[in-house]
Amino acid sequence: MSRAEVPYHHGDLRAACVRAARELLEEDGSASLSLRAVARRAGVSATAPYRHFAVREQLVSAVAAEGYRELGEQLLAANPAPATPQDLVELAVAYVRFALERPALFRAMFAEPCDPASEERVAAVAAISEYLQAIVHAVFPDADPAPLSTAVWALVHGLAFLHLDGKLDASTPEAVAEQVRAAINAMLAVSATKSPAKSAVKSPSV
Amino acid sequence: MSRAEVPYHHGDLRAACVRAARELLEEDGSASLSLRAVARRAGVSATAPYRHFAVREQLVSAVAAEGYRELGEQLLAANPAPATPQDLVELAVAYVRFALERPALFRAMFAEPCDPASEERVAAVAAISEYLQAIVHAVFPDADPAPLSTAVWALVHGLAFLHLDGKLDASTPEAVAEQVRAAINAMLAVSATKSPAKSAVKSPSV
DNA sequence: TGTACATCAGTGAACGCGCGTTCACTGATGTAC
DNA sequence: TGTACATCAGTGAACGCGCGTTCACTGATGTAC
Repeated sequence: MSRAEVPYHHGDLRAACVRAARELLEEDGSASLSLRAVARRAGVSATAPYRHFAVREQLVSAVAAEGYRELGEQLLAANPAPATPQDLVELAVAYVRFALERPALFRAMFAEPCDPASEERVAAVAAISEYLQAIVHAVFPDADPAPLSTAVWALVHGLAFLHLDGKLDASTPEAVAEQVRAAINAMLAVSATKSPAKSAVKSPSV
Repeated sequence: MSRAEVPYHHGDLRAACVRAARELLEEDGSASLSLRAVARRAGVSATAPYRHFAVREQLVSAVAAEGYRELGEQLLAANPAPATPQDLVELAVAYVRFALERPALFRAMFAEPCDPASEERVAAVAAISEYLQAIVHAVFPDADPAPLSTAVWALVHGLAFLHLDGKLDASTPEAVAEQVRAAINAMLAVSATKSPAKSAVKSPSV
């Protein structure tokens, strides 16, 4: 392909579609994937992707799978051998940062309907989920790893989405990181003061 | 309006639109709101809603605001005066149940782009957020309420979304409730065993 | 090495769809006198 | 109480859009002989 003219056969259109989809998601944080836009971006006719994805959701699944893998890499890069609660806090910061830096990808990974039969996606989710469990086990070796890692994932994931969805101040990355640290530390400190008390709670109605 | 013929003037089309929108969301858990579908459902021409909502997002905001209010009511009904960590756990179960019973409404409340200027919506979010803070303060009076209630909200919210998005087993309401209880209890138990240890963590790559 | 042919990965026109939104309109309502 | 008129909340036709998907096709590639 050295002559760089547009060849009739693309070579690896599947990968090119996934790449194009990721680029689109990164450029427009609120975009939702469309096969046509992806084809356009990949420089190919609107129907060409159908050779590689029978249905829109398969593309979404492939993109999501790549997102999970990348999230795993980012966590690994942030700390390859987390051992203390503070290491965990910093991994949480990395997780939330990932979400806020690639909001549309993150939403595609979690909120988009995707092909439940996509082995690639299922495997990627399983991998990230096992990785989180291993981390939690390394940091809290005496706890039951399954429910605790569910809780840790939920906590971090919730922080990510509440920031993403504008329920918490996400004006600067530093503000976000500080809030994540403060929240998790507050959670970790809680059992120490586990003394319930009775006091009135005001009704939520406006 | 006793003659029950379709009158030219609807009476309260605004409220009817919001109601129609909620019904649509409840019937199709994966639906995203469209003004046209709402108008159809309300038995009114496609453009009638424009008398009451200048733009699609205003409808979404109105629906979201109602959702927040209703979520608050559900929590209040589940336990009007939570005082112990176990009360908190049951409120978490109620929160997650709310999300799973009305997935589309819950997504509209959090994930949909909505009118940031909607006073109604902003007020409803503030109310629920203050209510959560009051609960957390009642249960953990010695903790700093702001970061802790952020953490609690995130934990519960994360559990809701991970179930909603198929990352945790949501096959039955009981399974969900059990997982929520187990996760939160594991989190609450953690500080007791806060002894970090070093051990290898396997890489997440598949 | 050369040719015939099957296979594969593209193209481009076309389909039907639902959407948000605009526009000029019309029917109902309420108010001033 | 009756009439004139402004205001308001609807209608319905129309716009342009992007979408997913189908179809019959064509150009390039690889393989068998």
